[in-house]
Amino acid sequence: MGASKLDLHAEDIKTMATIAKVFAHPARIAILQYISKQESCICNDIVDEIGLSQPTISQHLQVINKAGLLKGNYKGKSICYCLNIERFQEFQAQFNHFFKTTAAKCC
Amino acid sequence: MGASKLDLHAEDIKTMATIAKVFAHPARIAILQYISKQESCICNDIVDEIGLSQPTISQHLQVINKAGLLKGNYKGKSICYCLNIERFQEFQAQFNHFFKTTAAKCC
DNA sequence: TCTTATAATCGTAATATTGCAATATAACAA
DNA sequence: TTGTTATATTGCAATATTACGATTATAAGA
Repeated sequence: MGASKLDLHAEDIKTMATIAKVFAHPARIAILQYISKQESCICNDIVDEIGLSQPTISQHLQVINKAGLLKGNYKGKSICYCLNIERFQEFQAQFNHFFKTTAAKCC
Repeated sequence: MGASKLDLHAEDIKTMATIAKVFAHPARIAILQYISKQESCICNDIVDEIGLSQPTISQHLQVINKAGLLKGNYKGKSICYCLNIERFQEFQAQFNHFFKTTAAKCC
């Protein structure tokens, strides 16, 4: 199949998996890092930086955007993508909570 | 295609994505949480708990295991899977480093 | 308005992931 | 050894993801 039986899992478990998925591709990690360190970062810059085609980068940006991690304003002809730092920190908190609560007691 | 051009990305970026992939499925999150809270946790228990078939659970366990997150000893007929807490904490550290260094400066 | 630059969308191909039935393997018990 | 129980492996089908060329919006400036 390939489809996951999401209904079997609790809401917070699904949330964690969804968040992790955003970071589960090197291109998206690279994009996030690049965006975060640039003052102004239009898509074309990212294309040059990452080395994937413009449509592919655009697709990855959509995934990141759907997760709520992007803010974008037009600056001249191009878009300046920004990291939504509040959302990003929310994700960090979720991860930390997961790591913290998943402690080892077995064996 | 579907294959990622991994060679384009730096080693640490690939590492982050690989780690994230382990957590990018609700079944694997659920398995990790279940294992961590059980004293003794054989595969069959996990099957009952998660609600997926035994082969599917076994497959997910393999993914988790390949990431180095499992320790397992045979106890009678069945295996007692344990969370490799050192490795788990390594992953947490990697995540924290990623979140910390990816700060917002743009816009 | 027309042109140019930039990014999004569409269509499609290749590969990866997910899931399970069937089967194999391993460990114990009788 | 034989039977039982528990886990791994295999094979295959369904779906998701990744990637890119071609095309289409969209915005800014001449």
